Amino acid sequence: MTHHKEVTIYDIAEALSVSPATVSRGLKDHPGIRKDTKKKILDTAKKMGYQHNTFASNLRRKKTNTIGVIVPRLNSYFMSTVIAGMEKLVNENGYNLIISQSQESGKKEIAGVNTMYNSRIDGLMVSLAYDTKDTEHFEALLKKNIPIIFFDRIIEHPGCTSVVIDNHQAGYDATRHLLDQGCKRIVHLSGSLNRNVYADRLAGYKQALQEKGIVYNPELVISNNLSDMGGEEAAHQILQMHKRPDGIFAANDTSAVACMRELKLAGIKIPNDIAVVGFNNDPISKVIEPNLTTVNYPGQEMGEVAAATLLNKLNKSNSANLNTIVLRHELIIRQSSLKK
Amino acid sequence: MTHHKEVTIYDIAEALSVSPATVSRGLKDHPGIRKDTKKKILDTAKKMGYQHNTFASNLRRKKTNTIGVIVPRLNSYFMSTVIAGMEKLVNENGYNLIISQSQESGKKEIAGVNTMYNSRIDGLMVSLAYDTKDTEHFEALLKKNIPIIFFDRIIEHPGCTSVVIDNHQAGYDATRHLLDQGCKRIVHLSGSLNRNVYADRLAGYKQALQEKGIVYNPELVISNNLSDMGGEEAAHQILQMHKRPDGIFAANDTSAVACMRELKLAGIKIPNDIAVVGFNNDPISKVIEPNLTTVNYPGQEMGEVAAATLLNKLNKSNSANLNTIVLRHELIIRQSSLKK
DNA sequence: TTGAAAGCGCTAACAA
DNA sequence: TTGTTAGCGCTTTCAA
Repeated sequence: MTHHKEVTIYDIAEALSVSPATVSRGLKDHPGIRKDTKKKILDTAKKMGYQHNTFASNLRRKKTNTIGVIVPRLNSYFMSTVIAGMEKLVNENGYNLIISQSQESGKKEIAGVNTMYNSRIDGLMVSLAYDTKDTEHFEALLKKNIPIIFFDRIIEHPGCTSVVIDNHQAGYDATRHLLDQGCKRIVHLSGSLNRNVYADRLAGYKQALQEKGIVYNPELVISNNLSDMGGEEAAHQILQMHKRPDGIFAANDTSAVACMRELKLAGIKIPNDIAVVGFNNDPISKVIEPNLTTVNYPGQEMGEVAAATLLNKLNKSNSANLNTIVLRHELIIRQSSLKK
Repeated sequence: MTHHKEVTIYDIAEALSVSPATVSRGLKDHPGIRKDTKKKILDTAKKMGYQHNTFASNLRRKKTNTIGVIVPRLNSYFMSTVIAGMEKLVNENGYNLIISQSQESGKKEIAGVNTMYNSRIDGLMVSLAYDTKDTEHFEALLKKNIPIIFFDRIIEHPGCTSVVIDNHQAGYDATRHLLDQGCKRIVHLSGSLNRNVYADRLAGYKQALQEKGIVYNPELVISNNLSDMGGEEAAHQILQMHKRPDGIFAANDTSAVACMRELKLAGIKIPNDIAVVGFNNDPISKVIEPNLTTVNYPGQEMGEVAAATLLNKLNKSNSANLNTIVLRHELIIRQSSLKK
């Protein structure tokens, strides 16, 4: 039950009759230390059960080897794969990840940023909450030259790199596909238009319509939180429209699937009555019947790219100041949108 | 671009002509410090842009306020909700979470534990990898009195608390339900029997059979990694059995759903030809058709309970030495198992 | 190639 | 209620 006293470099130094400085150097890859001294030090360290004290080191070096991540929610397939990708890269490079959820609330996001600021993270990766309005809460970090990478739900900021897919193009692709299937009246199920991802997809939707000479009708755009509930509510709204739509482009798969479920319960045939396209390529899209046409969103890759970019900035402050990195997306066509 | 010099408590002390100790106390809720002094200190701290230095504090107090979590994978609905629950509680109590994935590999689990050990976590929560054999890699932590909580996939260890559901009972409930529906030949789709969760569910399955006087047939137990692929493979094996089963109890929803999909493609009618019960109450269970009967697994609650237990141990070393905490599960009956 | 020494910023025992 | 003081364990500059 007693706390054993920790072994320090002083203990090793004493045991070997060398100075602590030498031990400190020996423990690292310091140039200019004799090979045998180094070996001796490493051996004794292991024998004595020495454990490097990160805090003392951090305090001294003013560096923490910790990277923060703030995301709206952890519990989506997409986000899990993003985090998995980040964790992999970051750990390979000797960093730790600390993760915080904003729960889609701007306030919690600010609190999370502050906590991370206080725990002196070396860098930060963020996907913004539903209602975040500005970047003020990031300024303190930036003022200290702590690099920030935005991913997925980004905001323009000079000096920050963003990692995204081309949401405009993806929105266009999805809508265009529905139009090509003969849809004339397409509902778009969207999220907060404060967020680039949703605003851009909407813009793509509009462009596709315009190219086909279809007038944009704002009443066909339903904005909500894109949850299960959101999808169900959208279905109810759709069922009550006096002129029934013949296509739906939803900005995520969760809401698309929930919406389809409700529509099917109401006797709507998918895709023939209404064709549906989702977004994210969530595993759920392969379970719903008919299988959901969707946009593949490379989560793992996005996490890896964001982390790699951050690590790069951390290692060489002179790194190219990339503004935006765009990953490839892909429309995956399944039965939910294929009218015969 | 220049690194501003950090504001320290000394700067504040100087500005106010008090001692650093007083400032340190004023910044906290130290009893026995005058209200106005405290206010003065807080005000000046804010004005000067003071930022608490966690490392100096950690170094001094020998405490990190960081809790580690090691899980097999982050990207399942269940695990996301667990982590969400942990994160909530832990943050509310001023701790940070660092997360690492073992990717189901015992080796990576060991590496993760070591990293966490080196970063001097105050406590650890673990759900074991697929092939972890023993607890040796945890001993170093335990020797230092760093508390460990096992959750979900646990291993017996004196001095560690475990948080689980009653997997035996849940396995029994699921199987019993199938039997009550008239099933006579029930396949059990299971994971690694090294892991309690799967071994216990299997035991429950056996008990239910026995009570009905059905002889246990090991050929009806299919063990694999319970992934999408695993479920599909299981379906193929089932289709090739010379005597077709009339029920399936799968140890997770992912594999149950994948299996159902394949069976349906082969023309099997669910539930009438084969009734299916899954495990976890993953959202996917409400999407597959027919909707999947499953066991509700309280992920968020499990995360919160594990975190609460850990925090409790951290706060008072004299805390009751609970060995196991069992959460309530619940069989959710849907169409996939209801024979007419 | 190694050592001496100072200090990173904070906390807490003890003293006043 | 506040101050003095001595480190926590490590890194690094400068000197040898």
